[in-house]
Amino acid sequence: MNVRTLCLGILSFREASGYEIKKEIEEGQFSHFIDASYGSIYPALNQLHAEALVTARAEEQSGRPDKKVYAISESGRKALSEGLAEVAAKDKFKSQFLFAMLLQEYLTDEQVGLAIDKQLNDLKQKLDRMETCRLQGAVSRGSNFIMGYGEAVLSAGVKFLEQHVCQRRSKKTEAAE
Amino acid sequence: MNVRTLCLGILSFREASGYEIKKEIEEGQFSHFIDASYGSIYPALNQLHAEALVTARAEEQSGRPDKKVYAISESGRKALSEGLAEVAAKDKFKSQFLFAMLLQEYLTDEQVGLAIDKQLNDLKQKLDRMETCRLQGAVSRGSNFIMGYGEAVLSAGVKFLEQHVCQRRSKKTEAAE
DNA sequence: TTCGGCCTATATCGCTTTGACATATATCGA
DNA sequence: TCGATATATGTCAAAGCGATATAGGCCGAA
Repeated sequence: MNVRTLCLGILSFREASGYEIKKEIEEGQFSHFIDASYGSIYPALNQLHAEALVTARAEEQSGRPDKKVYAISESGRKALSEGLAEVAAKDKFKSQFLFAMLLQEYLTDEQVGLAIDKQLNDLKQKLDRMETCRLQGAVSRGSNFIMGYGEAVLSAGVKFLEQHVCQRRSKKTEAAE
Repeated sequence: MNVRTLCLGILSFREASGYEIKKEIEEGQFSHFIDASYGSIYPALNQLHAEALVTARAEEQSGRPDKKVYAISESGRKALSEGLAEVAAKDKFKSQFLFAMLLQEYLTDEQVGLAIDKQLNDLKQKLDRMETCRLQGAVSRGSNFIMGYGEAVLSAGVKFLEQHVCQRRSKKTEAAE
């Protein structure tokens, strides 16, 4: 799946500018399982517009540059539908944290502790963001599903790390005695 | 973290060729949380060699092209250590599956069912691979940690999906009555 | 009151990485 | 014997990332 399809997916919910699409990817529903940068979003929108899969409308704003609001077209919905029907690629997961943990012999005990704390924080932040999304409406069948899945997976990570932190603490106390 | 550091990390366990590094990334311990293609591995190894962070040795083989076996050098270990000490970037997770689930209104019930089945299969495959890794030795402190983490997270995903499949089935039965 | 920092908003650009392809040989089952 | 799979290295176009540029508004602190 490419950024073009991603944009179509977001625009299928509501019309939006490139900036708003980026926000949706960073903070909204899509933030839980997708990433994309301005460097790919703006070119994608231009391309989609050229292919007439979206319509564009310039919204004048006092001072600021014009806001280009994009909306999905009928052919855009068709393209999205086709994109979704394809067999999905496997999930991709990249974790520098786990890489560092596997090679923890190169780190001090303190560094390992800090890394785990940071990871715990990151996971909890993601859970919070999900909770926020849930409270701010958006309760379609699909959003319920992805929230449930995300919560299950993230909570499992938090639980594992918290148990581990406890173990480390008690070991440290033992060593001190 | 870039592919160069990744290669150093793998070579810190044992010397290996580019091909073997790719296998480690696909099937070995590193497969659980990292991805990289030949297109980035081979150039990375050349670069590392030019910087003397790894040493290279050509192993002749009948028929096949020479195998270039790389080993990490002292300065390589230092570079790895420095790379690991940096504050890690947040985990990146991309899921076409969840994207499709959020937009499931564009799909038929059957397509949704198939997508969930495929996801369940993918998760179970990953769990299997982890089990295989565990059985094939490699029981350092780090590998125990990442296996535990991975198992916790993947199992949570499997559990959620299996519950969901049950719900879907009973709903279908209801509808049929 | 003005200065720094942050928000809105679009866009480009160098660099990294992907994913597909090219090349070559061995091995193994149908 | 033919196709598939495995070993092995590598290239290349295209996609995408991350940083940076530009520019005005808004808001709180010095």
